[in-house]
Amino acid sequence: MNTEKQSMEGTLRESDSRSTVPAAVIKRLPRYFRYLRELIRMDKTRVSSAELSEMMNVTASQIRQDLNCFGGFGQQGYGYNVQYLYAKICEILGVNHGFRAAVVGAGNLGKALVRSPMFERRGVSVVALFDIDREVVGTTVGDAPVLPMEQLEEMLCELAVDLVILTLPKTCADEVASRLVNTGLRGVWNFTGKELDLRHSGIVVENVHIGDSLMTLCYEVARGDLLTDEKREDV
Amino acid sequence: MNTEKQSMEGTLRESDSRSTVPAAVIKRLPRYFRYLRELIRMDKTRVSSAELSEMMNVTASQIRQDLNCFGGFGQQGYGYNVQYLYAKICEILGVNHGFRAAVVGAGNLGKALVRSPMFERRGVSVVALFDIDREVVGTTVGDAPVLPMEQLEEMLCELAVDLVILTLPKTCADEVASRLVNTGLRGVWNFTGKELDLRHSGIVVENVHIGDSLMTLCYEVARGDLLTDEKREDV
DNA sequence: TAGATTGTTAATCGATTAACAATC
DNA sequence: TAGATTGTTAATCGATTAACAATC
Repeated sequence: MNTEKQSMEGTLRESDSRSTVPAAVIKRLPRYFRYLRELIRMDKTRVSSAELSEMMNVTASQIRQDLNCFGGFGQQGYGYNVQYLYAKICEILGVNHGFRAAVVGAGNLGKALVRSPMFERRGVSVVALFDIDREVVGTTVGDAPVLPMEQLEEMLCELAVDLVILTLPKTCADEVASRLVNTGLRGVWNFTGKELDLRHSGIVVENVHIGDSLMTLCYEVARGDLLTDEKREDV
Repeated sequence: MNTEKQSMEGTLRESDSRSTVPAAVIKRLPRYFRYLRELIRMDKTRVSSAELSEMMNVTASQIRQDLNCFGGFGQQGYGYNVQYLYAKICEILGVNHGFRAAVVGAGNLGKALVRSPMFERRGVSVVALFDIDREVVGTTVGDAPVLPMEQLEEMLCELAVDLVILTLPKTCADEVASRLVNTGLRGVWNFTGKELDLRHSGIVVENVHIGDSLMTLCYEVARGDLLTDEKREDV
C-alpha cells in the first residue's frame, strides 16, 4: 500500500484530468472527507468501497468511480488505505493550503462560525473580523481581533487575506462586495442572501442560502401530510 | 391570467404527479421562491421564462420544464403572473403551512437563526429555545423563551412543535435525537454535523453541513492556482 | 495459488436542452 | 389577426449503476 508507484499515479492522473472532473463528484468530496475523518477517529487503517458505501448510503460503484477521477488511490484485493485516501482528498480539496480568512460582520453568525472547529479542521486560519459596531471593535473572537470597517481594504491587504466570509445583512452586500476587489482576495463565502458574482474580478464566490435547506425540510414534511391524505382518499 | 381553469389545472396536476417530481427540480424550487420575492419587491406583475432565465442564469427551457412538473402556471403569449406563480411555489414548498419550530441549543448559531427574518418569511414560527446553561434559561430570543433542557420532551408536546432545529455540539446529537421521537415532531433541521436518520420514527431530517460549502470554496480557489500553474507550464 | 476488491467499460437511467406546435 | 411565449415532445448530454477482467 501507498507505494511510490501508486503515489505517482495518483498525482499524475489528478493533474491530467483536473478540468474534466464532473461537478457532481466535486460536490461529494467533502462528504468523503467527513467520513474518512470518522474512520481515522475509529483507528481504521483500511476500508473497502463496499464498507464505505454501507456507511455512507451510496453505491460502492459510485465510490470507486468517484475516486478514480483522480487516479488509482486503492489496491485490488485490499481496498483503500484510510490515511492515504484522506491525505489525497485533502490535497484535492485544498485543505491545508494554509488559506487566511477574515469575517465581515461580527454578529451572532460570524461569531458562531469563528468559534466552531470548522476552520481549523480545514487548515483555514481566521485572522480578523470586521464590524461597524464600536462596541465590539477592539474585542476578540477566538484568537482574532475585531477591527473597524473603515480599515477593511487596508487590513485585507496587510493581513494577506485569501478568503472573506460575509455575515452581514443583505442590504450591505453590494456595497461591501465592491470594496473587496483589488485587495488580493481570492474567495468569498457569502451568507448575506444576496447572490454575488465577482468572476469579473477573478474572485470565486460561494453563495450560501441556509433558508433553502429549511424550505426543503418544510417541503418534505408537508409532502408527508399530502401523501397520507392521498392514501386515505385512495382507499 | 389566473383564470379558474388554469388554477384548476395547476392543482390537479400537482396532485397527480406529486411523487414523480424529480429531486433536481425540488432542489431548485427555493431559488425560484427567492427570485420571485425579488420580482414582487420590484413590483413586476409578469415575467417570461426568458426574463427569469437571464436573472437566474439558467436556461428558459429548464424553467418551463421545472414549472410544468406541477401544472400549467403560465399562459402562452403572456408568460407567468408573478404573484400567482409565487403563491403556487409557496403552496408546493409548504410555506405558510404554519409550522411551529423550536431551537435546541441557544448558542450563537441558534440565536443567529432565530433573529434572522428567515423563519417569518417562510411562515414558520419559533415558539421556544432549549439550553442547559442556566445563565440563558429564562431569557428570550426574539419573542421566544429559552427553556431548560429537562423540559424538552414535555414542552415539545405541549407547544405542538413540528420542527426542531438542532444547534448543539456533535457530541450531544445522538442523545438529544433519541429524546425527540414520540413528541409529535415531524422534522429536524440538523446543524450538529453528525448525520442523523430518524426515518424509522417517521421524522424527516435535513442534515446541514456548512463546512462542506467552505471546502467547495477552498477547492475552487486552490484549483484556480493549479490552472494558472498549468498554463504557465504549458506555454 | 485462491480470494478479494479495485479499475474500467458498457448499459441504464435521469436530467437538460432544443425545437416547435399549440394557444393566448 | 399577428406576435409572443408557453407546454410538450424529441434529442442530447451527463451521471449512476452493473458487470467483470485485471491484479494485488
